[in-house]
Amino acid sequence: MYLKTNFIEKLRNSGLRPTKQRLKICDVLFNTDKTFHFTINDLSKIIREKVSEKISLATIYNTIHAFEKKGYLKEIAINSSQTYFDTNTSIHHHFFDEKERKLIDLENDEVEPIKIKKIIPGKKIKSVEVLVRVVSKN
Amino acid sequence: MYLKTNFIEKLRNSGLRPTKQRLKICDVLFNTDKTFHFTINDLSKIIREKVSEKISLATIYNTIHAFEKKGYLKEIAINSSQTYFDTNTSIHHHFFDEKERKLIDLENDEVEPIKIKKIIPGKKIKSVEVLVRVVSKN
DNA sequence: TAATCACTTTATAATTATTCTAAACTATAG
DNA sequence: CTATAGTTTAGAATAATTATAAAGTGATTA
Ligand SMILES: [Mn+2]
Ligand SMILES: [Mn+2]
Ligand SMILES: [Zn+2]
Ligand SMILES: [Zn+2]
Repeated sequence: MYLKTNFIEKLRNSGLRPTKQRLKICDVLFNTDKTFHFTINDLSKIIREKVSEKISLATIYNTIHAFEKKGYLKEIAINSSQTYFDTNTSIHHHFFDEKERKLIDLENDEVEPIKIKKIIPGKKIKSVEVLVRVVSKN
Repeated sequence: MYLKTNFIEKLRNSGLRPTKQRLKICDVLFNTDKTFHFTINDLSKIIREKVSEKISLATIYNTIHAFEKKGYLKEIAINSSQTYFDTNTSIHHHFFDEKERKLIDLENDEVEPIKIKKIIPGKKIKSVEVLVRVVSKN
């Protein structure tokens, strides 16, 4: 559990002004012990339901991208019509449930180390991500 | 090297009528010894340059989706504004060059077998794909 | 061969996620 | 408090993709 004052400091320390809107979004995203995955659409729905004052869609986009740039959120690579974000910023992998269109974390220690035998001259690896698509049994 | 007649048969055997447009797209996609990755935008550019008669964008989309459904193309999961397709339909992985926005194949035997230690109750694995993001060295 | 019909192509409109714009607002340094 | 840079906002713009519906074509049948 974080406190509002913590978010204010966190934002200030990142060079982001702690506005009403950003604090509210912090509350929705980070004031929980569980990390989670969301789309902008999910988030605006949560905000619409939970928050008294409306936050404009442009602000939601701006804020999420600001938080991503500061490393408080990760963008997850799923080819889908919508971009997914993750409040879990550790190096980890994902299951993607094709039916539910939901991501499920697959922690780094739940996958044997991935050994890549090919190299690309002049390039270095920035990240290695596994995406496991799952469907209902039978 | 395929011949046009091969494509005609291939399409007929798939229940797709061998139209002028589909044969031309087959020629662009499959009449080569190397497989490759493309976006719809790439493909329409190639067609615009190489093909005498214009093929409408709607037909390009229709055809690519028809080919994908028949298993002649794979859709590649990159979070990007555009969908990537692959004429290499084998089980394999990818490098993604962030600067060039280009995919590079990483064949299955170039990655040590991936062992996933977590299971999702009631779900079975459909595919396991590794995406290695690369950037320029130094 | 000719008629028929389901399949296909096409121009164009619609949809939708995301980004842009520019004016109003606000946090904060001085 | 004042000035200023940063932020929010409604609404417009952009762009990939999908839908529509009319015209065209391939294949089947008589
Ligand atoms: Mn982003
Ligand atoms: Mn598709
Ligand atoms: Zn995650
Ligand atoms: Zn490939």
